[in-house]
Amino acid sequence: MCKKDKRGDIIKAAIELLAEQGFHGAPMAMIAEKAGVGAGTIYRYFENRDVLINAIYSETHDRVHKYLIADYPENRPVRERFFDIVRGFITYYKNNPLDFRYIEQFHNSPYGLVHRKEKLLNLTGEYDFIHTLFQDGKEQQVIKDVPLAMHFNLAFAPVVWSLRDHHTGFLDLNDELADIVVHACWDSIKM
Amino acid sequence: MCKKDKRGDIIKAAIELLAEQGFHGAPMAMIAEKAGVGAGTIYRYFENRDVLINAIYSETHDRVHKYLIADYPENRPVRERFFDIVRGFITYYKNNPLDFRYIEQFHNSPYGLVHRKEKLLNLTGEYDFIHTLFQDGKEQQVIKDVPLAMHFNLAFAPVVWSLRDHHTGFLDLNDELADIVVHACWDSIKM
DNA sequence: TCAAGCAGAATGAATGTTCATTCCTTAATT
DNA sequence: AATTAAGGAATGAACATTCATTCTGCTTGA
Repeated sequence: MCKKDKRGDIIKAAIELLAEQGFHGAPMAMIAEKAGVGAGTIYRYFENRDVLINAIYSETHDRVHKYLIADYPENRPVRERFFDIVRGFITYYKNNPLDFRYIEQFHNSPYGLVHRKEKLLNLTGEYDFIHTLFQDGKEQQVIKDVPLAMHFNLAFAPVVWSLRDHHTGFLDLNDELADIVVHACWDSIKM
Repeated sequence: MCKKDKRGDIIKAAIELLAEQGFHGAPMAMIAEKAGVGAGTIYRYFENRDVLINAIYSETHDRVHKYLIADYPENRPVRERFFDIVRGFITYYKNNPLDFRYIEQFHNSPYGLVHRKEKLLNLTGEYDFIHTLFQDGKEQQVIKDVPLAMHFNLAFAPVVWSLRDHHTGFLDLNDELADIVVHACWDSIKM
């Protein structure tokens, strides 16, 4: 009867609107309406718009991270780990269009720049399994000796673009095609 | 003495501000000020903000196109043409940061979606040398038999991401590294 | 009865666009 | 040559709108 989780309602409404309309196409009033909540109520749970947007990013990012880390073959060879991660990445984002579009919006906005910097330089100091993967690969000389950022680009750029095309309907990223991308990406970073 | 080319001044100011501040960080008043022009004057040359933004895109796009088409080895093998285009792409955008950032902004905005659709489906019907290149490659079985969009992604996504990192300072895309990217991209589309 | 939660109207800042007015160049007239 | 008139270009203050945020008073549950 009595709705308890207003914060959750707000997040859910916000992610849908922000993912679909873009960060500048979803005013607070619209989010409030979709959440079935007064405009002022949002501010009881989030200090301001920026905080809301960053909170959604955090939650979304955590979901992907949890998904990828589950059953991650941490002690297997680099190649196998690479395929596991990229395949998982594709699977998750094919099944969660909203998450994908939200993260894309975020990364292509001023918010994203700061975040990318922290990530690449690994400023947070937290254990990053992708970071580690590329490091291991370089040490074992199974992947090219290029900067980390370049590995990210070679490995993930085509995947992200393909997912974008998949969700906008320009491309049907079926299993067969997905496998082609993953292999192509591996071929482009391997020794 | 006598400034003649107000339209040019406006475009120049606009591209600088829009590329650097993003589409939402450069109000018309700011563009007008930077152009040394009254706010209303902009509307003598461009019907509204959208028209201005699209006009800049067109002009920018034309510049790249002209650069790439010059000395394009149209009748050479697919591989050679591919290297010519991608190398040219990198060279041009390394030397023209504003153009690069503007185009990126544009493609990651609602304006970009429409444009991408037209481009991929080749709705305009105009001769597109990249389109043709991939077509030829497929027919001659020197590159994989995958949808056109996928070729775009495999070939250009890592390049574009690397250029972005280069311009934000995350990566030094020197000649050596550029060559690695180009080769990696070719490896990922070739048979 | 009271306190906390809440809705939605009110507010004020930001910004795209308009338009009445001014300025400038050129052509016509004396 | 000097003066005037006309037409278009330019201006920037004013306007209308949008939108994040705040405020006020109502509701609800204890």
